Amino acid sequence: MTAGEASGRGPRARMVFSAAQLLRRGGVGATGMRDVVEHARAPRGSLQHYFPGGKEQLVNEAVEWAGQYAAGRVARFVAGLPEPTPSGLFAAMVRQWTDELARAGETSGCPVAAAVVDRADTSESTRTAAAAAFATWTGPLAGALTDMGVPAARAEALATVMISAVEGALLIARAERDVRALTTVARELGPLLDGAVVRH
Amino acid sequence: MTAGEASGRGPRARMVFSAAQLLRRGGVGATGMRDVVEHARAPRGSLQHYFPGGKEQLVNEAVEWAGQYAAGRVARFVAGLPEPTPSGLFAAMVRQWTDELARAGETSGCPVAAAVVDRADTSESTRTAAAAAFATWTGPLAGALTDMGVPAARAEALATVMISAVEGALLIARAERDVRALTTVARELGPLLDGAVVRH
DNA sequence: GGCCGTCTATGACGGCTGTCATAGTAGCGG
DNA sequence: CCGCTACTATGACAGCCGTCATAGACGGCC
Repeated sequence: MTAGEASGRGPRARMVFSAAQLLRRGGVGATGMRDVVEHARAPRGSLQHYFPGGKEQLVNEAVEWAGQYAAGRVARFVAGLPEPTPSGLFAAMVRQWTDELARAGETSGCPVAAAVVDRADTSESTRTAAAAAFATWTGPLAGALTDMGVPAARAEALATVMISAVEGALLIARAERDVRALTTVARELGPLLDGAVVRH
Repeated sequence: MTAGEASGRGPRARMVFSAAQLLRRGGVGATGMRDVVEHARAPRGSLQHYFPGGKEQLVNEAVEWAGQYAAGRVARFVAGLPEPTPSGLFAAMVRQWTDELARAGETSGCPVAAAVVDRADTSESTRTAAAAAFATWTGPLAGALTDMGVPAARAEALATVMISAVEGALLIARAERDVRALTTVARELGPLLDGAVVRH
């Protein structure tokens, strides 16, 4: 989700990407349409052309993009694991945030969380988009767990636990400007996750 | 955190309470000063009198209030438990949210989370206030765990896990407008929490 | 009565917001 | 050259925001 992913794509995709990026910082309220255009280095006139639904549509697509991004990372994390264990996968998910937090001043959060906090009660479509984003994230995550030997019945529940813990710990970590909460949940939840694996 | 807690106190306290209430709905951006005044049924002129620091001060105090409120609930939850176990305490914390979600349309979130999402990168004082709120919540929670037999070394870590899980699951629950994520983390984390108790 | 500190009332100001109306350009098939 | 579509440019608009300036009310205390 760092810079560099924006180049090469068209203006439309860049705007969605930039919107997601800015949502992570100050939420929906602090993310102006003009800011998105400038961040994406896109023409302002393209806004009403590509997003006739206005800010709501842009936010929704940014949330959708974030969900797909998170889902895609799951497979990459599994591939990068020396041996595929649930605790290892969870640690990798957490490490993505601790690494970003370790880089100077970077304390951005999750765009989906921002959308929920700012718009869940206001925009039904945004609320739905956020729910869909969580679902597209949970799917591959639960799939990875079952591949590691977690019974299908528990895999989805544990995937929800993993996402909840990461999102919540990220909130605390941003407030404290410290990775403590993130590393804590990774350490404490590891045994629980690995304990769900059934040997065969 | 429901209605009724506002009456009897002075206008100043009512405004802080109302600010926290409104923060839960739409975050900082959607919470206007005029909205707070109206919700608190307080005179508008009192704003610049009681909160010369402006909106930032009001938000910070609302966050601080929320932290103290959450801390106070911990003791009440423990007192209401038939037998004091970590899983029982966690279930009680979760139930507060599921109950509220079950009531029609109520999908408000946590004011501290809202402050973090919207202001963590903007206002240093608000970020600090949020970190303090989490700390005043974690303290009594860890204390309750040690009283139940959890070693002091792990109690604080598990308290962080509990808060992270609740905050994250609440995010998902608001998006889905369903208690699923909340009940899931309560069920899955119960054994882990109780397993930390050492018999004597 | 005169003074003062505490609190309230109200209108105004500049700035920013999302959105829209309108016009313009580029490229391409005919 | 025309016409059409896709895209861009730009200025304006109404509305809301947080903040401030100014003035008034109320009550106690010398």
